[in-house]
Amino acid sequence: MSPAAGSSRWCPTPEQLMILEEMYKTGVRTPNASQIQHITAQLSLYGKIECKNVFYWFQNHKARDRQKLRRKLNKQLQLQQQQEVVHYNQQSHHFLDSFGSLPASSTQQLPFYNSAALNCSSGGSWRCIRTSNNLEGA
Amino acid sequence: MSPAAGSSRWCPTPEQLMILEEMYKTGVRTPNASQIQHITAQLSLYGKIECKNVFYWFQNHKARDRQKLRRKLNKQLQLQQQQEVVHYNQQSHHFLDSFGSLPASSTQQLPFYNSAALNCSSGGSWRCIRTSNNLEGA
DNA sequence: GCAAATTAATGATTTATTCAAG
DNA sequence: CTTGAATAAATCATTAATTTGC
Repeated sequence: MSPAAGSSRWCPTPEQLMILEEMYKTGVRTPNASQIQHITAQLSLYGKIECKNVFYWFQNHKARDRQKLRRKLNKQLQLQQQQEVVHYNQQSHHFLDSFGSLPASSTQQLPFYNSAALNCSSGGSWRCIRTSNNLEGA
Repeated sequence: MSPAAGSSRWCPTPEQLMILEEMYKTGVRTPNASQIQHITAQLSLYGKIECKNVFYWFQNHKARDRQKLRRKLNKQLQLQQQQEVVHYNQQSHHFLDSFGSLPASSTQQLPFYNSAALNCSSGGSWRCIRTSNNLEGA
């Protein structure tokens, strides 16, 4: 659409986006009509917006959230399987076991992420080919 | 730690920092294990570094970025709330209150909602009263 | 100018939350 | 309802900036 005549579809301002995400994070998923009206009123202080935009935003966000998670889970399952094959010639099985080599804080349980990745050092013999940070394969 | 024995924590070289920020600027946020390995390999050309350093750097950078934005937004919200007029005459008050009355998500949601709500425009005379989502207490 | 003292940044850990599978 | 996996939020801890008194 012609630039001077306003866009054909709603484009959230950063403030609007943050507020929406904040609401989403605190548990709002499918606001009812009344809630949508309140939210729209609040967001309208930061830019042009209509109730249907709010309604659709929550619909889409919820859906895409789930989608993203599903894909991520699949990816990581595949990755983990690959890596297990790659450097499994020694040590215990299950990559989560190899945690003993992180900074020895006595009461430490596995805190974060894939320890196989965290424990890789720059001196090590990494041989990763093909980066192509093309996530979202599946 | 003893002076000759190396520092207790990673300190990024200017080159490493530049590369990391460049990646962040182009959209890298939570690299997976494989990506972290690639990045670490690349950065190790400029100084000692481990995968966990890369992992932490993105975690922290992303979090503090959000934090900064959130603080800015809160200032604006507080300003807005000072000027806000309490409306109070009809229907539910805090939009979060009416959670109890949300349509049970068990089955199908109303697919296209209340047309009155969808058609409401931001030009209307809606007024929100304080939601007091204490975002980021400052 | 220069360190000791103080404050700001930021690396590293811990804790809480989230989603979905069982 | 419980639990596994991932990660965002909150927090701790150390290094860098800076302020300060000499």
